[in-house]
Parts: sequence; C-alpha cells; structure tokens
Amino acid sequence: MATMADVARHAGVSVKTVSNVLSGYPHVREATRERVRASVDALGYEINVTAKIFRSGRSGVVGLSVPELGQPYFGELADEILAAARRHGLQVLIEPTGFTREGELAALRVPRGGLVDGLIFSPAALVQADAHLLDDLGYPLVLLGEQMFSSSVDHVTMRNIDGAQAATELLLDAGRRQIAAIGMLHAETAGSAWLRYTGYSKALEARGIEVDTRLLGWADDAWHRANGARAMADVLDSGVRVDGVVAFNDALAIGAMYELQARGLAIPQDVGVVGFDDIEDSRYSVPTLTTVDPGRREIANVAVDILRRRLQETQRPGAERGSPVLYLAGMRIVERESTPRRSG
Amino acid sequence: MATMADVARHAGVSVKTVSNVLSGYPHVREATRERVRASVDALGYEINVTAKIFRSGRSGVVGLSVPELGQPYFGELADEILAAARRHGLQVLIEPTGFTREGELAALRVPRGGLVDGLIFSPAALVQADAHLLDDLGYPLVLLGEQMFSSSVDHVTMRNIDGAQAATELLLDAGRRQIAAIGMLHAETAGSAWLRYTGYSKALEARGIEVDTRLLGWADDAWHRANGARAMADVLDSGVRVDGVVAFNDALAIGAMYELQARGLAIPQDVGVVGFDDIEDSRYSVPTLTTVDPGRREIANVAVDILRRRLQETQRPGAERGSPVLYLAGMRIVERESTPRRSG
DNA sequence: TCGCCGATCTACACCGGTGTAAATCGTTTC
DNA sequence: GAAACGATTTACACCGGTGTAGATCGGCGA
Repeated sequence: MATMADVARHAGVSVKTVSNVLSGYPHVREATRERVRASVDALGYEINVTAKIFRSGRSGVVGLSVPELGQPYFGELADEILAAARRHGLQVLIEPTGFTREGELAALRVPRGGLVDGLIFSPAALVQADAHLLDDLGYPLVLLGEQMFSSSVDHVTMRNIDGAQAATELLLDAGRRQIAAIGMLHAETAGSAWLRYTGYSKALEARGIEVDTRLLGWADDAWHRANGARAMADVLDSGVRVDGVVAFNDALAIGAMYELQARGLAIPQDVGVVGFDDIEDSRYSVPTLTTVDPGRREIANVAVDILRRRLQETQRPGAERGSPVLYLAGMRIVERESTPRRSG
Repeated sequence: MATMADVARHAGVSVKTVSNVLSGYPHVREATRERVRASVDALGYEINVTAKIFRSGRSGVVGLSVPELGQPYFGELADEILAAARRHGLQVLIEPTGFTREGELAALRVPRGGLVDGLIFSPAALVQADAHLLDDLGYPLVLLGEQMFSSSVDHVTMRNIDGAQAATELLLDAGRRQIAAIGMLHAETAGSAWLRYTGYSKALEARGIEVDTRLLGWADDAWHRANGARAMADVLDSGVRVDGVVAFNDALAIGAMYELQARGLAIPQDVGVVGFDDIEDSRYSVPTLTTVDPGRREIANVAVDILRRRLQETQRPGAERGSPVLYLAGMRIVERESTPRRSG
C-alpha cells in the first residue's frame, strides 16, 4: 500500500505538499497540483484514514444509540438519521441498548474511546434521576425522546402532550366518550407514557369528562404489539364499555386492534382507534391506522444538525459554546380508516 | 485527557510497562501491575482508541450494508448482527444503500478507507453480472442473500427454494389448488424472487399442477406491503379463483391479506396465506401469519463468525486462507392462523 | 564467587499523516 | 536596485500508542 511519502517521492515534492494538494489547500501551483494528482493515480494511492483520524482527533463518525432496530419506530428513525448524517459526510456507529440500563451506560462510554466524535442518544432505561450522568461527558451529546431531560444537554423531541391531546380530541369530536388509553406504564413520571397520558387526560378534562381508571390499559414490558393486545384485553375484560382507543404508539394500537377485532368489535364503527408514531405499518394495517406523526424526519435532521454544530464548536477552541437547545418537532394527525370520519 | 505517558509518570514506570499492563502482557510483577492500575484509576485514564487503531491497523469495526433498516426484515437482521458482533467485541458501522446501485457501490468502497476491517453485505440492486466487483476487494467480505453469487466470496444465505416449496405444500396439503404467488419480479433470474418462485412451482409440479400465470402477482418496486396489496388486487381482478397465497415475504403477505379482507374474503377459510421471513409483524397481524422462518439469527451469527475468522487470517501473514464458504441456514415453517389446520 | 537465564522493565523507533514556523521564490513598490 | 510582501514549498515536531531489542535484576548451579 503506497503512503504519502511514496507519492511525494514520485512527484518530486515534499510530503506536506502532497497533503496540501489532497486536503485542498489553495496556495499550491496548478502545475504542482497536477503532478501530485498524476502520482496519486499512478501509484493508486489512497489516504490512510486511520492516520488522519488519529492526527486530527476527528473520525467523522457519530454514535447512535437506540433500544432496538427491529422496532419499526427506531428502525425508521435510524434510517432518517443515517441519511441526514450521510448528507453531511458523517458515518454512524449504531449501538443498540436493548432497553437495558447497562446497555445505555455502555453506549455513553463509547465516544470516550475517541472513535466516535459525538452521540445521538435515545434512552429508554435510564431515568430522570440519572440525568447527571449526561453532564460533562467530554463530547457532544444530543438527547432524543422524553425519557429524561437535562438543562445541560441538547435535546430534540416531539410534542407528546399536544399529540395525544389531538388524538383524543379527534375521537371526542366524533362523539366517542368511553376512550381507553393503551400503554400506561407504572414506572414513569416523566417519560412518553406519562406525557401522552397527560395529553389524553387534558383532552378529556377540557370536555368535563373524568378519567375512568378502568379505561387505562397497562403495558409494563415494552410498547410491543403483544402488550397492546394484552392491555386491550384487560380493559375489555374489566367490563367497561369502550368506543374509542388512544394507544401510546402504533405497535400498541395494532395489537389493540387485533384484540378488538378478535372479539368481534368493528373498527371504527364500534371503536375508533388512534395510534402514535406514524410508522409504516400503520399504512397497511387492517383497517389502516389513524395516528400522530411526531415529525420523525424533522427530529433526525435537527438532531444531526445540532450535533454537527457542536462538533464545529469543538474544533475551534476559541469559539463560544451556544447554550443547550430544546427542540420540539412539529406534530400532525394522519387520518386513516381506524377513526370515524369527522361529521361536519 | 490523560495519556499513557501521564499514567507512566504517575506510577513511576515506563510508558511501555503501562501498555503491557493494559494489554495483559504476562511478565509484569503483581506489585507493578497494581501500581499502574491505581494510577489509571487515579487519573481516570482511558486508552486512546484511535491511536491504537492507527498503530495496529485494526479498528474492530465491521461494516454492515443493508438496503433499509425501516424494513423490519433488515431491522431485525441488523439487531441480530449487532448482537453477534458485540459478543465478539466488534462494533458495526451501518451503511444503508437505499436499494440503489450507487449506494451499494459506495458501501463496497467504505472499508478501503481503513476505518472498517471487513464488510457484511446484503445486496439488493447489484446483479449477478456485477459479481466480479466482489473479487480482490482487499478486505474480507461476507455476502448475504441471493441477489448475487460468487465463488470467490464467503456467502451466507437461506433455503429459499425449500422454504417456498414447503410453504406451498402446506397449502396443497390442506386441499388448496388455486394458489397465488405474490412478489414476482421481472428483472431477476437468480434473486430471492426467482428462487422462491422456483420452490412454489416445484411444489405445484410435484402434484401435477401447472402454474397458472393469472395467479402470479407482480411487485416490481420492492417487497413493501403496498405492493403486496396491489399485486393481490391484480390477481383477484384477473377473475381467477384463488384459495391460497404464497407471498415471497411477510410484508407482501400482510398487504395481500389486507386486500383479501377488504374484498370480504375470509382467511384462512376462503384463502390460506403463507409469508416468508418470520418478522415480528407476522405474529400480530390479523389473522396472525403462517410464515417461513429462514433462520435469521443463524445467518447473523454465522456471517459474523466467518468474518471474524477471515479477520484473524488477515492478522497472521503466514496463515492459509480457507476457501470461500457457502452456508445455508436452516429453515422451518411457523404455523399460525392464516393457514387452515392440517387435517390429520 | 561467577556465569547464565528467565523475568521484568525500559529506550527508542515507528505507524502515516497534519500543524507550525520558516525557507525560498517571484513580483511589486519606491 | 533593494526592501517588502504574498505565494509556494519545505523541514520537523508531534499525535499516542505498540513492536523490538536490549538493559537490569535476582536466583541458581557450578
């Protein structure tokens, strides 16, 4: 494998001139530039990326830690982030944390090694009390989701309360009053479950409806479809009448629809269902699922953008650090078949 | 950030001794070892991975190029590969190719840069005629899937023909005779579509049934659900009677089930449906989907294993290169609700 | 006591680039 | 024609580890 020194010798210039040509330094005579280029081609030289990284301290690789790619929400999010990163010439090292605390702690340590310049982190097991772990990490971190907040870290997330509230209102507007909430978690006081529940209850309260605890479906493992079906079954088994369902994500909604249909209930005639996330599944479920689009692409783009800006700040030692950002992506309801048409 | 030299000074030993302690070199006195360990802790030293990579020429990062993580099959496959890699201390750089030729060619170039030691490559746009591109890449490559084959490259794939044949036989055994094949592609003469079609037609021929071209549903974009629904609609619109469906993947099957149910056909009573891939969706569709489990986890484990072995071969210059492997993972049918119970 | 040997530890070159400061060169200015 | 200046080019240190070869040390057999 040819090195820069080989090219320099071949072109009759110094190593540094070769380096200058390759890195686009402007003050190189055109003739020299061409001679170097010719030598590069002649020797089939390719720059040694690891040496470059070592010397410059920048790898151009950002870490992405998500719980699990098999879950469509995270798979699709990862695709968006990968695409955004690539548009800026960054590569992405994915670190799945498997919903475990150790996995997430390990992910936070990865960039310390130096191979990864910064991290986009979507926690699922760490909780608010762990927020101090995010301080002074020594590398740029962008937090996703609402598992935890920290005033010292950039954060990109979605309008959970507004989204869940809008979803609930959609059903209320259609005259539904017995609206179940699927996806409650015991452990949380600040995560997405709690926020979405808050939106749900706000919408009810605004109409003077009290929350009926029999309508709350608990899903304590994870927001997989199986738990949606089970939570829905629990609610129905309680004997309470149900004419609407707000599920805290699409997987839960699809699981809930499965259970409703298995019991002979028609969607949306008997029960209207709204999900959350707008994953691709929701477009092809039976019936297709009305859902909240939380602005996933926007989240990905903004997260990568913020990280890039922080990396640039790090590069210039003199530059001021901007203060941490909290960005809320836009939200909108995507109406499909699982909810009744709004009556004018 | 503390360096090895700082630790050495603090512990009163040479840099190399610190290096020896950290890399587990046996001939270090226990007292020295402990002194170094203490200094490492005291200074919060962490080894500079980029320097190590630069010096050793091995990054411990393998590339994974798949079309798209949002597609559950690839998301789940990526999870398995990431898990297998981690068990061996490897990290994974994912390069989504977006089903494009340029994306896949770019992915093949990534390891040349030096940051990635080897590549696990699941092509979707390159074709058999491009197989020569896989020769002499200068790094270990493991090929997944059946888009292309090359006798010079390690290859891990699944029993497509057997799987599709078994799926078709399952319906035949239940007395179904008008079995549609959903997911035909015009472009292929060797890819999974072709192989799965081969299995389908073999099963029919074994029973003396001729393939009825009206039962072939074409899905020329990609094997997304939308195309499954459309292909199913095309078949039904042709006026041919249908009592069974073999879909070439689960997403197509779920799309097809959507279309069947939209037309009032009952599954499995009127039409039995079998998918391929055993993605998580298939467990929660309505009805749940009988499918072919192609041994995804086995594929991931074997692919990582082969790559590891090749990387080790590369490390020892004297070592013999084993000849390229073609590994076929085990296959099995997972029976769920979408097919009639086998009558004894 | 001396020589030998393995265990332990160290000095130093080196991996392949990039940053810095300075040398060299050709013009332009006065 | 000399000083001044920007454009070009270069030498050299340096990033932070690891490999190699050799120094040092303590114990043991002769």
